Amino acid sequence: MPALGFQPHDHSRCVSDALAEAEARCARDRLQFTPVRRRVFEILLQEHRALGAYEILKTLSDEGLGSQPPVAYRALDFLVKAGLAHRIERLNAYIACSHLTGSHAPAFLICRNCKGVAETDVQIDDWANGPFASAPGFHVERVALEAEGLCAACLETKETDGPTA
Amino acid sequence: MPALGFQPHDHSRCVSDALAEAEARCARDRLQFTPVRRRVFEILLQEHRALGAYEILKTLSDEGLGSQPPVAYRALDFLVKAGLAHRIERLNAYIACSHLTGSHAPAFLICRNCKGVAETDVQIDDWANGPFASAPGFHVERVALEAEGLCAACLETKETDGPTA
DNA sequence: CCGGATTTGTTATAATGTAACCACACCCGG
DNA sequence: CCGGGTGTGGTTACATTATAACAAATCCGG
Repeated sequence: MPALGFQPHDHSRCVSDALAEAEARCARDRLQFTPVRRRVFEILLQEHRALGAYEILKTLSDEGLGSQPPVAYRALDFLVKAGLAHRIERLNAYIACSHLTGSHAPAFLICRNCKGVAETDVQIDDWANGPFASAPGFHVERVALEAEGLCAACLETKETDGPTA
Repeated sequence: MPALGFQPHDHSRCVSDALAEAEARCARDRLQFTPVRRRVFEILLQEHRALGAYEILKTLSDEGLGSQPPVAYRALDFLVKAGLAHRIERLNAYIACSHLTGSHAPAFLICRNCKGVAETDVQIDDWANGPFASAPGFHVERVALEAEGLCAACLETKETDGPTA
């Protein structure tokens, strides 16, 4: 499975950078970056793709860090709330945030063939004043923007296949 | 549960209109608008809110139209593919399309308090040139845009509560 | 009315997610 | 030191959502 951001990059570097940033951010915000939470974040970073809670749980279990679903879900909830990871609604899966610096408005590109996920931040003004302008009175707190399609690599190898086949 | 589009409207009218439009569309596209599919669509229209597959299945079961999950899921898949309904990823639920005329680019406003869902079409014709311009080569086929927050009514009655509690 | 394609019925099970309760560690004020 | 409050983790048990697989019925063009 290719995954990644559909682009080559220095992987070992982005893992260590993200860990350092997470440490710093949790220290600043008085959040406890406990072993379980740290390990879950590491797993997400290392795999660099969307992982189901039970996939993560399997790894935790193999390492003796917890064997029951709540352990994984609690750690994931923490990471999501802390802005360190995102939940991909379309896949019921989780992925490490790919740009910890700055604020949030994540958008995801999901390849339906290789299941790879790329995160690309959008400018909040783009949609806050656009799509939802016609809903006066509604107070938007969070937005999920997820596009499904084919990544460049899969387009080449499967371009004869239909979209929703 | 208020639900609806957070706005008053002529409900009996929108149900019958949508049914007629669905009939016409299926006839045109040579799709079989079978009793189960029609009934599921009716249920979605009548409730006018996001319904889980098992909620729908319960109604079908009460009416002797099928009692096992695949019956509901298949009908829902049909409706979604036909553009008659949408799946709300965030809620694992389904809702009738609220504007059958014209093409698609649905966006949803989900009230986290009353669970109401409003659909509001987005005008973006070419997603690749909008939020996803930074992902060259990716071929977008479908986009889910879901905003979570508080509707106007719930804002008034719960304005002291925090966002993610 | 034949024959392929589609739709439906059914069984069984997989995958995802939560409620509730207890134990532990830590901090902090008394 | 002690005792309560808070946050975290471990565990049991269960709820919810979804699909695979296969057989039977139905539809529809030719």
